[in-house]
Amino acid sequence: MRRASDDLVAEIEDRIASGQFEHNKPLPAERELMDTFGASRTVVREAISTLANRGLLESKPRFRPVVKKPDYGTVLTATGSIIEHLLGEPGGVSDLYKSREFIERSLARHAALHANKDDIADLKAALAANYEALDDTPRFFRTDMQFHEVLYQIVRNPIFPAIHKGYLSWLSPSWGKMNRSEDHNLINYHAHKKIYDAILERDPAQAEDALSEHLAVAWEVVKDTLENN
Amino acid sequence: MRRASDDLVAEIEDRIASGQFEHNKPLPAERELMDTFGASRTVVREAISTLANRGLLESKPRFRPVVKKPDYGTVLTATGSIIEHLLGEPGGVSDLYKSREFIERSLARHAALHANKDDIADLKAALAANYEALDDTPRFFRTDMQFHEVLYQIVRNPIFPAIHKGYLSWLSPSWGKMNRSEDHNLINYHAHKKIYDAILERDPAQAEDALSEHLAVAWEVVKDTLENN
DNA sequence: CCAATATTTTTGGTCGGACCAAAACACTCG
DNA sequence: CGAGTGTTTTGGTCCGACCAAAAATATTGG
Repeated sequence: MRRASDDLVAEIEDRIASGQFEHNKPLPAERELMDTFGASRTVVREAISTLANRGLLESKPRFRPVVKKPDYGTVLTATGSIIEHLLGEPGGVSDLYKSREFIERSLARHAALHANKDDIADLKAALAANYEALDDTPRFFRTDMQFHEVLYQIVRNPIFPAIHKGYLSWLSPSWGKMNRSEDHNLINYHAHKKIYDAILERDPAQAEDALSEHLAVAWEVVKDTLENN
Repeated sequence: MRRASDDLVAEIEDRIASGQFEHNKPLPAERELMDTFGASRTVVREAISTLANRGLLESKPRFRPVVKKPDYGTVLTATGSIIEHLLGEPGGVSDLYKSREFIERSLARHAALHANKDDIADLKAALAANYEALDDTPRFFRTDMQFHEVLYQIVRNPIFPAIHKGYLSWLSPSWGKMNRSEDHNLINYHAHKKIYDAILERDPAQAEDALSEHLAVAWEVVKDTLENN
């Protein structure tokens, strides 16, 4: 059997895809939609709710829902709530962190083998930003993330930066609780430098090892924090 | 501002987490929920819809929604519809396929370095199943997938098998359209054997290369199929 | 006494109308 | 032209109703 709202969902999806409902512009009013689609307000609202949950609409209460053409970033916001559940389960954070370690290790290897001049320049700039922020922990945190992000960009596949954003939003709550200091910043800076050097020298094994150790050290800190909470 | 249904969503989530609403059992009737939570049916239904979209409830029309404790598999089903949109865009299938190639290459490397006796036995069994199915293309397709799945299991992180399931459900529609033959089966079987041999010999570079070539060859076929449709 | 079937009750899906408060809009007036 | 004010539109919520399908119950036949 089929729900009436499913049909509406499909039709609205089409209009979004075809551009009749423009990206970043508000959807027509509910009462207007029920008119143009010949549906009751119940089904219109249900359809809107579904599309919002799928990430095709961004709906703040009392405001017109805004049309969003999906990208890989949308995928993450849509899954966010589920992932948060999983992180609450025993081993949840560990599994996610380990998967990140696995991915980034491969990214480092890939970078050492395939990074071009621009990529190296980006890495260098990110590293310099790290150095600049050594004595400003919150700012260092941001530049830290940016260094890693460059690694995700080097593969030139929009999926990977999205994955990075996911790791950030899901794992940083755990990091937030852990104590950060200028000492840690320095350790991380040196770790980044080691990774950068290895990529510069086109040494994939070294790049992988350096990154692996970098994240392993960080994990110990995160783990301790988790256990004491 | 806050929606009334958001509160209900949170309360129902709690009851699912606490086990008051048991896993795989149907939710109480809507009219009962509005009673126990003191909410209107509108709000109750909206909450149910939201939870269903998040994957915490599995709702077939006209049936009581069934409670589902989320796992990494539910993440994928929740994102399915968005991904399908993205696959429709130019380069969508390619990006996803390339990401798979990237991941599996790393998995092969990892397997060569860390597979234990059981893992190797699993690979061997999967390979044997390939061989058995050489003259039965649909069956070969299934055993093909299973061989790859073993690679995703070797990392012992529940996230990876879930990723594999995702690739299967999103990419196999593309494969479905491509012509498969016993010749292809044989090529794939030999590719698998090469990967297996490399893992057996603990040669990560060889394993990575073998897998890379395997998927690259397959990609050519998929790409041609896409372009002619 | 049990299984297959007919019947009643419950329940999800949909509709229409209503009300409120907040947002969007129109319109002053300085 | 911009700030302040009044009006209309619109999203959120509630209510009551109806239908058809599912679930529960009663009934019947062996």
